[in-house]
Amino acid sequence: MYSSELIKGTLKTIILKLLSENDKMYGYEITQKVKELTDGKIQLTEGALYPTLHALEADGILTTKTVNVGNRIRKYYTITKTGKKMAKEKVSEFREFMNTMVFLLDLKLNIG
Amino acid sequence: MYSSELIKGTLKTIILKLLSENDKMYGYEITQKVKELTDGKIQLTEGALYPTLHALEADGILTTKTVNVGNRIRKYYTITKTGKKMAKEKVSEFREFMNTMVFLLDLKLNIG
DNA sequence: AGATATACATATAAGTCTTATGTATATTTT
DNA sequence: AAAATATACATAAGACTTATATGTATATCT
Repeated sequence: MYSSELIKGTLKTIILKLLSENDKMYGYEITQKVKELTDGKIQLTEGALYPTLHALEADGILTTKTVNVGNRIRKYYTITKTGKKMAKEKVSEFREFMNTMVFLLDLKLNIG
Repeated sequence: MYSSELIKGTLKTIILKLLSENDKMYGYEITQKVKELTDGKIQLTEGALYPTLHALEADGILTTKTVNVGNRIRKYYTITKTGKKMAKEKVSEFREFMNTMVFLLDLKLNIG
């Protein structure tokens, strides 16, 4: 698990990227997917996730659809057209930021 | 200039890395060096820089030496042995974090 | 003379995230 | 059968970090 200060600021980018690649996802699913894809190194907390999802919905970046699964509620989030554009911008900005940091910190990454 | 939320959490890492490579630096010098090295894409604000430098000093990560240059004060910061160790850890953690994010966001970076 | 650069610093507010708490059902383990 | 864990939503209070604004003062450039 990475220190929280490192992950700060990447939450929106991660959410938007995931929802760009999946038609619809619900909150809990997002936390599990991120945990799985990062081998548990990034674990989103509910206290951070839900307010962010709500804010993105309020801004028209995401839309929701509530479904009953058994007796439980599940709230699916889908990214809008505007949201997809935003996702691309966010990911792109992060890529440039990393290039800058790689240079600044003189890093050698294990990627091709 | 990158959005502030992106840069959040990298301030300490940047400061420690710079001071690991330079015997001594003063606050203003750090802001200028970062601005220069990143082509103005990362500009440290004083409101963030000085409190952080003071905190690092209080924690024994940095030591200071105040010098008079003409009629002006200049406060040099030097990294301690403990600080150098911390710098290595921070940079290393950031490297691993970036590898994780590259995978998670499916990025292609422009580095060899 | 005025603007910009150098050089320190702090205070208030804004923003984001953590921790803790709450509700409720489903499944697995003991 | 009871207890623990997983699923699934959500919010509130506090902590932490950073931005913005402000303050002081000298040096240099136009």
